[in-house]
Amino acid sequence: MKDQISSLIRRALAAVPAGSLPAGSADAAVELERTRDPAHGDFATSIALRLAKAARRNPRELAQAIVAALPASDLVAKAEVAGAGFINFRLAPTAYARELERIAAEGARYGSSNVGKGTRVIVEFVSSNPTGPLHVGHGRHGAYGATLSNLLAATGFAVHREYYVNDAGRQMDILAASVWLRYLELCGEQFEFPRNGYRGEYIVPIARKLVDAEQRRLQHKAADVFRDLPPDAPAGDQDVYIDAVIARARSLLGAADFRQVLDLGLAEILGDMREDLAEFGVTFDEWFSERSLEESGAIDRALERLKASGHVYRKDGALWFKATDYGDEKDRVVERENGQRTYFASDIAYHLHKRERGYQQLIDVLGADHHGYVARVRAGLEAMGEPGASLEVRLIQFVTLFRGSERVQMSTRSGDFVTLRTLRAEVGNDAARLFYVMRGNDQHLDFDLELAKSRSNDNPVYYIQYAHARVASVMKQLADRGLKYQAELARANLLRLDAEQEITLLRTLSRYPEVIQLAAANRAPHALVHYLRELANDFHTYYNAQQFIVDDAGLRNARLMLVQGLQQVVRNGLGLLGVSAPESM
RNA sequence: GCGCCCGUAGCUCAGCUGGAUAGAGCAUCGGCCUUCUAAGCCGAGGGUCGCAGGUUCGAGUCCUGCCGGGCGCACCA
Repeated sequence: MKDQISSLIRRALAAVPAGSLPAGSADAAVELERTRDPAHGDFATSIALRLAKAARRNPRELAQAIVAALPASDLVAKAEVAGAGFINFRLAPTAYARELERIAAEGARYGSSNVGKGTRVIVEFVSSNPTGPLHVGHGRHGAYGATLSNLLAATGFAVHREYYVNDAGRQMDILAASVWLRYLELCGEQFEFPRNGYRGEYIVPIARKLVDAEQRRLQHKAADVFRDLPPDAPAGDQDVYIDAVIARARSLLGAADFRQVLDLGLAEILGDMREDLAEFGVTFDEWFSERSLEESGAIDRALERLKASGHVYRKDGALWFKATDYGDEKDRVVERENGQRTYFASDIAYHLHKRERGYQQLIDVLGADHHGYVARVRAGLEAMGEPGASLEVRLIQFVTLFRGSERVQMSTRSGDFVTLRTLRAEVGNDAARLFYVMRGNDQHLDFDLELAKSRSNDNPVYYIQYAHARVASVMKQLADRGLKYQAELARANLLRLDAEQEITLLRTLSRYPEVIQLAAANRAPHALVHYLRELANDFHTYYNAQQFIVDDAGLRNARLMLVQGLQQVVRNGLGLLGVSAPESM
């Protein structure tokens, strides 16, 4: 609808007498906006104001010339100059009728578009270390990433959803050691558990599986395990200590068995996260292994490309990437003195690999505490000859849980943090999905558990879902009265939908495709939530003001077509958000 | 100290990439169920858009400087 008006303006610009407009202005993007005030019609453009200066003409006069050159269209009832030089468009009733028919015809596809033109985009999100269960912060990442991906797919992008699994490095070794130590405890060994190990309860069931699979085969005496180790904190350094524990575990178990323990822990935790996210409606096309980067030689390739670019040097025995050449604040080590690659090395190799897989656009959804990464990863991409602009990072601010006005304490230190699972169990998937994306991603989120659970009008989840269920109820009521919805009769009577509430609802409904495009382009799922709330409000107002099932068959069917159109749009919108659309509540 | 994000109604937040008189929800106050679900609707009050400059036809939105809050500045992941 908006596109059609825009093209009318473009044609008018082209038709305005030559010489009176600056060259190329007909090609300029026409900024067409929905009006805030209904008195200004449905759409408005400030194009005349923008072009006035270059054209050296009075804005109102220029606007008048553009209006005069507008081609005829049955969509527009009136186009007039207003204010300083705005052009306001009032839609013809048939424009809305046509949109309603479109909703009925397109159904679940209504709102989709092809503005992405099949551009290949990879969205990486959550990517939490596989060392423990997901907590409430990851939930926000999951909901945001999934919804953003849905929006991009709905607007014609070829989306690949990916989870980057950090299955290499020291944290994995700590996990393996932690599982093994819990296993030893189950075998009856007694000792002080390392401060820096993974102390969470979730390790114990994994250790139990190890017992089931191996019985006592991997058991060693606690005295042998801890003999001659440096002191743990607080007397010593907990990092030095845990590294010593890992080294001891490796030497006692041997490389193969240590790896087996590690892989068991990894598989269990990954399986748990995958299940947790799937239940939450968050799925991935690929779980990409960091380990595979090393194994496939991708890191070597990345380092070679860096070296070839000449932005690499050696200092203090380590290999440095000269990130400052690309605007980063300091240079970064890619290969340590001891020959090991840094996390940064695999990170840029990973992003290069994404480009090698053919993705034009790389979207990373990261925690706000990762903002330091952005400059250096982009620098790495550029040094390797890839466009820095292909990387786009969306930072997600933190979540604070509240129970009413009471703040819920979360701590990852002792492992007693609030998991995504417990949150979902308490408030339900629908409320969680919607609450997580209700705010802009760069806004701190106060998540009120009480509000999310409440079955009241304060709760936007129920408010929106209720609109959907209410329509289902109306249709059921219709059947109970022995009546049927007649589409032909409805279409013939659409122009009778001229009550104030009907016009408002039609107007809001017709905005849906624009909302989807805007939300996708701005990476702003919350715009969809706000829209659906407004749409539900328009419907509830209509419901209270008018009777749908009236004796006049023509009017009745037209109204039923309208409310079913609303139901369809609510269902489509909730679908993108990963929230269910119940038939009854 | 440097960098990124945030500051809009009592509270939680929108504000369509610079447009017309700054909007919602909650809370407060006042109304609406013999009628398709009251998990709903209608109405009222509530603002120095953190502060100070600047850019221009026009600034909550862009620039600069302050103030306040959050986060980050490893040969950790």
